[in-house]
Amino acid sequence: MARSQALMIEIATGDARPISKQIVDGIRMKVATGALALASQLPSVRGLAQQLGINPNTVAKAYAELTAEGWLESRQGLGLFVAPPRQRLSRAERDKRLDEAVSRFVHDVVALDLPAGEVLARLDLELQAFAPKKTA
Amino acid sequence: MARSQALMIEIATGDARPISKQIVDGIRMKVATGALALASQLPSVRGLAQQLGINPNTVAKAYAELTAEGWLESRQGLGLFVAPPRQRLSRAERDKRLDEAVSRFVHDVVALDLPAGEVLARLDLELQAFAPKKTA
Amino acid sequence: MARSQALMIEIATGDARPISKQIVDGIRMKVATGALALASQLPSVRGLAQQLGINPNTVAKAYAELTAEGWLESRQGLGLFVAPPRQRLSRAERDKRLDEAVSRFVHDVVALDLPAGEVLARLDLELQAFAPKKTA
Amino acid sequence: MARSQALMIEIATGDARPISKQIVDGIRMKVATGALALASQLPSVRGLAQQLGINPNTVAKAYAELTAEGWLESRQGLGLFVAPPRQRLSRAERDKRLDEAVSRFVHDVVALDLPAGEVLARLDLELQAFAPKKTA
DNA sequence: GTGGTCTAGACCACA
DNA sequence: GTGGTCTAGACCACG
Repeated sequence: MARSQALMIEIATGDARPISKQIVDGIRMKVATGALALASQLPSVRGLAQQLGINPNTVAKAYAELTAEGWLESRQGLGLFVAPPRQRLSRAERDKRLDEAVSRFVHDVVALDLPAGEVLARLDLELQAFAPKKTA
Repeated sequence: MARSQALMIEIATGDARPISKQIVDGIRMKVATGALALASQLPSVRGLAQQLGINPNTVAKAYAELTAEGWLESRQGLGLFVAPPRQRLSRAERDKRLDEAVSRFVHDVVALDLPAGEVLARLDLELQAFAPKKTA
Repeated sequence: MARSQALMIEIATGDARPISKQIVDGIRMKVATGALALASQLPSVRGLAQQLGINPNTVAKAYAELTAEGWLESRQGLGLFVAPPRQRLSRAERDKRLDEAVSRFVHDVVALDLPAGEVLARLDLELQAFAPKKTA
Repeated sequence: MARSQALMIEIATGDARPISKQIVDGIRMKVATGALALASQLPSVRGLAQQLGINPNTVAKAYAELTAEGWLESRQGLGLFVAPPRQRLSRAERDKRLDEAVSRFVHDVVALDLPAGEVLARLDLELQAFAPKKTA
């Protein structure tokens, strides 16, 4: 359980997100859904960079962000591991980020002139797909 | 007719969005909700720039984007006006953009570890605020 | 891969079109006809600006327009690339733009008092030059 | 035949063309198709400006352009009249303008990705509508 | 007066 | 290195 073999993360060249964000999102999702078990080890910076064919600096930056957010923790000389779940952000900080995400989403979507019902249904579907951790 | 006096748009320095995008979002929302009536004139590039304390080129860029998106139309030597609504984008393109917005939102929000119900309720509230256009 | 070496685009000082539009038209035509292959990289903003002897902002503006129109897509920190083809505009919007182009062309050309047959033959010739994309 | 009463020209506010070009196009079309007979008098600058609700300078500019192109001629102290048909432009000048119009049209229309046949059919239709003068 | 274009030079995030 | 944004100031066409 401690050694992760490949960490199936994929970099989509057609994706609008910067590569580092794709890594952050991918790993965070795996941790949140339990696909990456608690205390399992992550691939080394150089290893993941080579596997994905990208610059090691980009991987390092992603790891640093995940560590700062509390999803990962480093153990001296051993590497990076999935951190135990805890309240990573204050309520105020989470509200602020939620506000930003909601505001951005609404602004992006209002330009499309789609019925609100359709948008909500679409979102509901996607959000449900990432809840399993709580029930497991 | 329908001279807009001040166009209450505010630039938030703490906002992560670039200034020009804040203007685009603000005006697009006003047009979409009907707060800016069809055929009403917008403040001049130089006027709005002065009012907001920013460079006229920044306002011009925002206006150009809104014109390209079909929300505004320019009349040479006269100014910019709210254009009649039309469905500019194909269904496929709107679906693509909705997918991107949803994906981004989910990725941003899953990091907050909030209950899906709360997130959906929050979004529902915001989206409903932009329905009045249809009935007006 | 598919690094474009020089991108033979030329700026005609005697051309009535603004410089940025000349660039947009030139690149769009190359993409539409397949002269610029899918996923090939474009010259850098600074590089093309130097090559053409113009300001980098002018190139950036042209690139931004092509990106907004869906011909190009940017990958952060890497550069701009030819995007996969898609049908961005609704049928209604394309009809509207065709109407405008036709109307403008007729108004411009009627002033020349040329036989309609000659004009149509000339246009037919030019339009056929842009069919190869489909077969390639 | 000499006194023109109203000169049914309409300024469309939603038209992308500058007002002066709308006037030039409108009058030129009427002369080319014979709707405005040879030697008939045009409304005065002030009269037409008042009728259209626009700036007299705009009308004067349009009249000046039509006179320079040879469609109208002024008779000292009497006013402007439709000039007798003659070769208003050299062959080289006409070829140059035709090239520009064709180039612009092709560039505008290639962005729409419409079948060449449809575009040509559309153009043929519009061009035929303005040939009657020759046959009359 | 209006918007549109271009130049020049600065600063930022990302790789 | 890459593109993206902003400022500053100039010039143009149109009304």
